[in-house]
Amino acid sequence: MFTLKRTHTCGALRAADAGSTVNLNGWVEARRDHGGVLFVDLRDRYGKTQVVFRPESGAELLAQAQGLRAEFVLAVQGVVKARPAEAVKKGQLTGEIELEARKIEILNEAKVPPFEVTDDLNASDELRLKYRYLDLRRRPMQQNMITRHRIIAAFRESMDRQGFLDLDTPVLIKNTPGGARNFLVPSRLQAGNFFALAESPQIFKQLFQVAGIDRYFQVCKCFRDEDLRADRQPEFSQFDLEMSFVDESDVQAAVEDAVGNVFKKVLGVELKRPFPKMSYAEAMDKYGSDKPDIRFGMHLVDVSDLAKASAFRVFSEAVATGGVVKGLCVVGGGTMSRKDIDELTTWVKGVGAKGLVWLKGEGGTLGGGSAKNFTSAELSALRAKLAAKDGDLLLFVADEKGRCKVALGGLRTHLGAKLKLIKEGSWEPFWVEEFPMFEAGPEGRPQAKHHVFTSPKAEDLDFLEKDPLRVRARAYDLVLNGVELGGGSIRIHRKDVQRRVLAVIGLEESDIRDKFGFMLDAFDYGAPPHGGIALGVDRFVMLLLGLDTIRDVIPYPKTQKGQCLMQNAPSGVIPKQLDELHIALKPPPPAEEKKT
RNA sequence: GGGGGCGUAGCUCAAUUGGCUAGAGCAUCGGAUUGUCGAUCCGAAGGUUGCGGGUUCGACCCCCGUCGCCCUCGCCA
Repeated sequence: MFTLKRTHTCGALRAADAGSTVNLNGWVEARRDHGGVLFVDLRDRYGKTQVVFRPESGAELLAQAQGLRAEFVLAVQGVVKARPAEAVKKGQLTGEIELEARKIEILNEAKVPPFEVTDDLNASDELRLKYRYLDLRRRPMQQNMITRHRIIAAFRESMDRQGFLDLDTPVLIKNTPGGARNFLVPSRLQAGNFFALAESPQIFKQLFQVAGIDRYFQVCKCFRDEDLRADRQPEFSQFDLEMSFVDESDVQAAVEDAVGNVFKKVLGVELKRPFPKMSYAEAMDKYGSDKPDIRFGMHLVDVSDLAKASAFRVFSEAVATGGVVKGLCVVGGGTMSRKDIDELTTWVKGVGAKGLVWLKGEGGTLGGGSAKNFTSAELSALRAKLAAKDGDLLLFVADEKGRCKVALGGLRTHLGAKLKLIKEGSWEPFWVEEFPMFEAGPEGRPQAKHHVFTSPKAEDLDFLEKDPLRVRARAYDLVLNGVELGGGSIRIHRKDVQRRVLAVIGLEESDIRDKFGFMLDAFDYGAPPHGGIALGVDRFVMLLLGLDTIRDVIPYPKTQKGQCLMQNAPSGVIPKQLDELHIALKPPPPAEEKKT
């Protein structure tokens, strides 16, 4: 029976409502039984209201109330009363009133939940994911979902105002090589053939441009069958957009408007526009990262020149074998103990570096750690180069270029957090530009760093075949607080250039025909110059909420092994289903149906 | 595929160097309680220490394997 439909939500009632008879619906958050009088906190998405049961309202009602338990679903009819002055609960919107119950309906009982549905996190990830609907019932998670909605709404609002059309694109698409591993979907009607789940709407949004849909956007799901991280899920959401007759500045301006609108509407923050720009080379040199957190300094300094001539073989050999030596100066880090530094060493070894060389600023020069391996002239030079003062700590990594970047760049981020160097509440979005078009692949063959439709810079076109690694791309990443929010580029719109790029990465003519033929055909029919970008919705929400994992902003996320603990997916299928698809499982490891 | 962390009551955690009946808080159940809001007070129940094997007089603790969750390198155009 459900007759007491709510007239108000549990966050709506105020002192001005005193005297009126209302109905509330919600979940029992807590029951406090004082023998005579009994209190129940009733919760819904909008708030929490205290319901009071009094003996004067009848023994039957009080007995009913005594039977209530946490998470029962309840409908209450009662009279709104101003609380006695000493019982007013400050800091709660409904704290000045309470609902004096006259009648209740227990809409549903609830088992004792596997964890308490409270604001404080009191359960493991595993349990939260298994009972996600209970986790989502917690107020902080509801706030996350509400913020997620508001961010998406503000983005859409800006896009609509700027004349972008919200159009969807297929999820079931052709399997194409390169980039992220695709999830495959077998086709029953075309037995033996497979769809791929779209890793992005890339090709379709470009073809929209050929079609004359000169401003497209979408909030879409993307699928990538790669290993997970705190900020990576196998299915995730993107703000995706593409525009025609534009260059980099037009796309960036459109994005800045949308991102600016989100900050304004959701946080009340006005971002300074246009966003600053940084070259990829500078990001790598100064920060050891293509998505640096620029809220604190501690820049990386290359000391390879000094290291090369040093008698300290850790340094000189690294350079001799083609590597680099870089260092950073931790201001005031001289107070760190040997144990602290050992922990840092363990940390860099964990990301593949051989070790950490450290020195401390003292007595106008450098001492401690590896000081005995250097001449006093070298120590002075290092001190000067890193602008170190007494009381500072210098850390160096000597290694192959890539590993040095990962280790020292990572160490910088690690220290930034550990030493609390980051200004909280500051938002400094900026663009990273001038990415290399290609990077060296496994066998030295170039592969696209962004994607194969990215336009090379016009002035670098001549190097496409001669020296591909030198070619810079018309690509740009939006970086905020050390997180890559998204990336995009101006695309190739001419077939001849597209063909050359595909050839550089080693696609045979027949492959090109098979994989991208329709794309090249489309370019024969009048493709306008165009470009676009995609931003990670989940990362965006995570950042604005100050969280460090996107799992808390995705309603139903997967575990690090890509499973849904609630559904227990993926799971095996029955032979008939495989038969229809003409699929046979290879013998040894058949998919096992997990116990539920 | 590699490195690391964690796994003990329903939940969150503790348990000295390998040594007594594996404890606490919360939750649960029973009782008391007329102004609480993390109510309080009294009492009770609750355990194959993830699982399997090994070492040992003796294992929550050590070793090997395995499963699960998390962080990370590779990977993710």
